[in-house]
Amino acid sequence: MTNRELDRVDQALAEWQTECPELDLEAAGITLRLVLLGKYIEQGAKNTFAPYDIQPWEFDVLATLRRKGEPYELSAGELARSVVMTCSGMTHRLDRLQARGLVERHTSPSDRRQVLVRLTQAGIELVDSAIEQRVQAARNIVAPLSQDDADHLRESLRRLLVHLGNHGD
Amino acid sequence: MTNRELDRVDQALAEWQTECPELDLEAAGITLRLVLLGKYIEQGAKNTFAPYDIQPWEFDVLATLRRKGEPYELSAGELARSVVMTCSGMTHRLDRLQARGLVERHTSPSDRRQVLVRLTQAGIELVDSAIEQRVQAARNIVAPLSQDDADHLRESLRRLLVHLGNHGD
DNA sequence: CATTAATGTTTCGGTGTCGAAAATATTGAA
DNA sequence: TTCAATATTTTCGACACCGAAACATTAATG
Repeated sequence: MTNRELDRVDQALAEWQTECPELDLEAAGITLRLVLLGKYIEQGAKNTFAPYDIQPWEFDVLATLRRKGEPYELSAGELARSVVMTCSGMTHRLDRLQARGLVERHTSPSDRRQVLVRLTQAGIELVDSAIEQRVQAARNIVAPLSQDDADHLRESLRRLLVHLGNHGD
Repeated sequence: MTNRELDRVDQALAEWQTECPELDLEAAGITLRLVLLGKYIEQGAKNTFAPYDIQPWEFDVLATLRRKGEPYELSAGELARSVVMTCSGMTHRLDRLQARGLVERHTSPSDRRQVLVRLTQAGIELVDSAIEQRVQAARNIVAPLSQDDADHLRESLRRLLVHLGNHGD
């Protein structure tokens, strides 16, 4: 076996193990790392986007609209669900994006409760200029894994996500 | 091969692919899932701890002290680094934990700049009563994976964390 | 049709975090 | 010894998010 290097989670779990030897921490070793990696990746995104003068949360919204294709439009609620947050939170995000001229708000003609959010030209250009850095940052993070390990990892994560999406959400 | 079920990341990436066919999204498929899983797991923790009347952030601090063993004590700065946050954020957490009688603050006799944080009896009892649920929740999340897949996943996550810990952070 | 229920968005109050500056204590160097 | 540099925590002023209530619109029911 490869001589594995220990990370901070190994250290934490080893301490737990000496305090509470009866605990089974195998699964916890996975969930703790998932949470930690999520945090690090988001933190890294902040640095990645800094040169483009946008926050990760701004990119998330713009990118969600961008990938839908013409006319780059979605309702506020769909947008909120897409990025996994509440509608009220999305209202504030849209306020700020609108103030920066990156999106426009229109009330839907077919259902006047909905507000449709559309990317402006400036929004399209911003997200298109940042997306390449985004995927490059992802490649750097995954770099230490072999192609096989990366594929295996992706499949396991997908399975966890599917399971969580069905039994919890 | 197993007939894999698609998750929301697959859907998002498929949309990107049709809009920007030249993008290589293999790595992004991993980082996006890591961030998403991190969020879901933290959200789940909120529900897990609700019956014990504590927040995930409260548990994190108490558990960090608890696993150190007697005398369940650490400086505020060490505590902040352990849970990956700023000192100022930790100050506020400690204020609230102290108000609930779960920790005590003492200034260190050897270096009066440091404040040592110690678990109270109530704090010990609270964390000990919640930890079992915590690890059980982790087992539920990891349940859809075989033992082999879980081991493989854990090792890949460890490797990413080690790499990130050295080259970033 | 009215009236009630359901849906979509915003407002409001509260919580949790960060970053920079302040306050205090320690260490090092002249 | 004294003064400057460093280290630790706290204070202060943002910012971002959530949850519940309010508001506006649409759908369903009798």
